[in-house]
Amino acid sequence: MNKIVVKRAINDRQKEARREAILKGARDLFTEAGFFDVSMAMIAKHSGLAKGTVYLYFKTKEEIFLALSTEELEAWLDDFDSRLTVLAGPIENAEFLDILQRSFEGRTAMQRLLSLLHLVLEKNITYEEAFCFKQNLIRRTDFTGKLIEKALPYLSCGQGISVLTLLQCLVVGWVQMSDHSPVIEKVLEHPQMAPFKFDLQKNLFESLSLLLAGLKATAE
Amino acid sequence: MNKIVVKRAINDRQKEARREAILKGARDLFTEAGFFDVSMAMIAKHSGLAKGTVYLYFKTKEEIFLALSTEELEAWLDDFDSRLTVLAGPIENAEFLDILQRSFEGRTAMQRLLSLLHLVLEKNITYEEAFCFKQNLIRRTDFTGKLIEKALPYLSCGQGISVLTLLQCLVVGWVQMSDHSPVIEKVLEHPQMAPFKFDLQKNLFESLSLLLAGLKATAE
Amino acid sequence: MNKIVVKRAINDRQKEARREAILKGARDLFTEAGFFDVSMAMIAKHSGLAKGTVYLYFKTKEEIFLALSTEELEAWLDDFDSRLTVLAGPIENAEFLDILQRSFEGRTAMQRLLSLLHLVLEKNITYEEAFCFKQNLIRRTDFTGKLIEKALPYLSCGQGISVLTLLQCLVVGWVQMSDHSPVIEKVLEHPQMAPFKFDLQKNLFESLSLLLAGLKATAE
Amino acid sequence: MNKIVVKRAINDRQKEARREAILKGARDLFTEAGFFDVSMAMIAKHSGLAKGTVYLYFKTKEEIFLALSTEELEAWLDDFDSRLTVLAGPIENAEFLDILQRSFEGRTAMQRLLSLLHLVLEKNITYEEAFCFKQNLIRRTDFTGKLIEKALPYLSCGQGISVLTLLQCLVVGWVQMSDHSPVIEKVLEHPQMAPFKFDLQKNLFESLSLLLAGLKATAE
DNA sequence: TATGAATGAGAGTTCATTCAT
DNA sequence: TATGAATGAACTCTCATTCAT
Repeated sequence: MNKIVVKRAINDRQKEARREAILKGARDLFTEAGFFDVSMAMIAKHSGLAKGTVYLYFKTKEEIFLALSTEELEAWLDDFDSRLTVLAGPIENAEFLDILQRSFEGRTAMQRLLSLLHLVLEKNITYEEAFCFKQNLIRRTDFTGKLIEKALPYLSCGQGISVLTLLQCLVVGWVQMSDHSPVIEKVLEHPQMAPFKFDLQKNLFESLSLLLAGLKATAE
Repeated sequence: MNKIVVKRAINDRQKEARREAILKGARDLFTEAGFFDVSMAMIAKHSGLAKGTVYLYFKTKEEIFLALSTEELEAWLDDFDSRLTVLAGPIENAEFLDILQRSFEGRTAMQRLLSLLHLVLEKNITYEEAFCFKQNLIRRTDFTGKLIEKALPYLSCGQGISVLTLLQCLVVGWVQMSDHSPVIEKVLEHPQMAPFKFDLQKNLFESLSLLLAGLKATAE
Repeated sequence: MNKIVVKRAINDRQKEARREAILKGARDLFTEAGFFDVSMAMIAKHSGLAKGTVYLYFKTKEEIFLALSTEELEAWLDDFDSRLTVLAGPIENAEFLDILQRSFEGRTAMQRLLSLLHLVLEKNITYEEAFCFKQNLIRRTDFTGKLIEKALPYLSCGQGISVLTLLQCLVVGWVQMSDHSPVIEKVLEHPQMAPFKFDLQKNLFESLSLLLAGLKATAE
Repeated sequence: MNKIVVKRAINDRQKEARREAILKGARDLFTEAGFFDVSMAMIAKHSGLAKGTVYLYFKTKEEIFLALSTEELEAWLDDFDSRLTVLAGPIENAEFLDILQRSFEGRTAMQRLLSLLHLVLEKNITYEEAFCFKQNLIRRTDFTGKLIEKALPYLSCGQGISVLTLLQCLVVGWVQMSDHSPVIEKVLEHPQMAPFKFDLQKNLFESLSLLLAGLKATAE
């Protein structure tokens, strides 16, 4: 459980801090336990707040999840963008993967959130919320897509965003395939279960490497 | 709602039939509505049985899901295996994809079940159930992996099963990314949302095509 | 808290009995505490059942209230009807009031429910429920109205139902004006508060007596 | 939403003005939506004040309701009294009803508050509040009762206040019976529901007319 | 074997009231 | 005096699972 810093969030900075505190609490829980196993009561307790207080900052559980996803995704995109922006010119697939991998380091929460995003977006969400979220995402990925196209010259126009979409698909797939409950973890200790013991980062980047190799081969 | 044939299932054949009736009812529902929105009451009603009766055949909702997934996966593997077995010799990627695509036709349930499998495996499942399920799966995929390696000669030993795993990852990712609730569907009607309108089969096989191209290119 | 008689209500008779048990529990509580201060949890506890069980028999709290009101109203109408039916011919106002008063004896619950009916009908009720309830009520009161017209010959056609409506109005008004919480009861102990100490039955029938006298005088 | 005039109410006049602002805001809301559907947050917003500020002037929601009822009742009684005071001598029932009806014009809020008064008095109210309210009411109605007795000479001593009580009863009853939520309104659109479509003013004064006719007939 | 009534913990959410600022 | 953030008990309702019949 987190300690609350101020008793009352009076000014906007403090309110933003409280909002962040709730998101932080939620991030820990979502990362550990997935969306469906986390209750508003848990989020409140984890933030050191009362249940009602959480509702002052977020209308629904889904809104928390979406805000968190937005935050995490944008932070990653910012990071990734800046890594691509500093490049002098085109790079090889290997270097691109290396840059991507470094931008993924320490972003477990983002990856888990992304992997659950589509299941959550199905639920208890208004048209406006969904629209805003998606529109915002499109704007951001559009820009990053362009940077990718500059970095990987064999990509044709519009394929940058396709690479991002493929990445998203692989994250969803691999996170879910490597995420294990204690029971499953125990099952996988058996040597014969080796083929099911996935290392998220390794598999993710290996398969992305193949995809890029495929894209390059196809382009030629 | 399905009709029940016999009042009481006395012998093993009748019991097996009842089991199948439940799975059939559950398949329709899981395919339409996903795991979390389907209740045991719905499954029971859809099978023409009482709730308690369902629990005579399956200890938990997860067990139903697992049994169903096993069934669907095996049916698909049977189909796919036989398509690969009849091959005279090695084939091109394109032909392989074509075979795969044909084996996927009409298997919506399998794809949706597979996409939720890992989320369900996290929950309410015993060590034994998980172990059996996984062990069974390993045995099956091992065999199919070998067939794939024969079909695609550029694959080295053990890469056949990797192809299957990659396929699984892509199915999980793309199914979830293309599945939309009515609200989201409405949002996606906007022209600007085009980049989020995914065609499951198209995307799935295009990305698999790239992966195979990548594998081939890497092998050479 | 009431004792439950059977563990499980299997056949329709037992189910009806359980339904009645819930209504009985609810009646006690509604009579004591009014609609808004009674929770589903209280109703369940008072019936010796679990919360969820109550929801097997009634979809909402309002449905309980409506079922109860229907039951109580019909029981009273049955009673009142039969008292009017046995009359040989027209009667005086005084006798009519006497008959009415006797039919009201021991029907505290009915009077309290009736007095809250309109406030409850405002809430959480579907068009169908409201329609059925009202339609049923119209049918019943129509019949009773006719009996009243026979008993009180100075009434013109259609005025029988008006008498019932006036009665309803007086019940709503007087019940609410005579119903007191402990605090108010204490206040009314002061001698100077005498004008606010209402005796429900006395006031109700005195004012109805005046109304009938007025109707008769107007008719002549 | 109302505009606030001064930032801080320092002297008593300003405080009284603030109190009035709250009551004004509350009146609109209670009249539109009834007691139970109005929240303190709504009252505060409607008065252009903060929630906490409202609590500086009124300890509970019930206290607001009571203060408002007092105000509205007194305003009406003032009006009604002055209409009776200017009379040269005794009048007929019809004229009395006419005077009453004119004093009721534009007093929707008073009628709705009165109709909910007894339900609210049951709740969350202290002995002192209840005592003051009732004592004040007795003093006022005593006077008005006397005026009524002068206007209607067939009334014996003490019956003036009875007429007021009967009026109160009818207001409670008819307001609640004519007040309908949108759903109920829809139900009542059916032609067969005509007997439940009440016109508040019409019914109220017709039944009061009967009561007075009854009183007169009884007196003779 | 089959039933489905019963359970009860737990979900998300609201709101009158308090109190730190 | 004024604020509005914070509270937390209370609400209605759901549903996987149990178990008396």
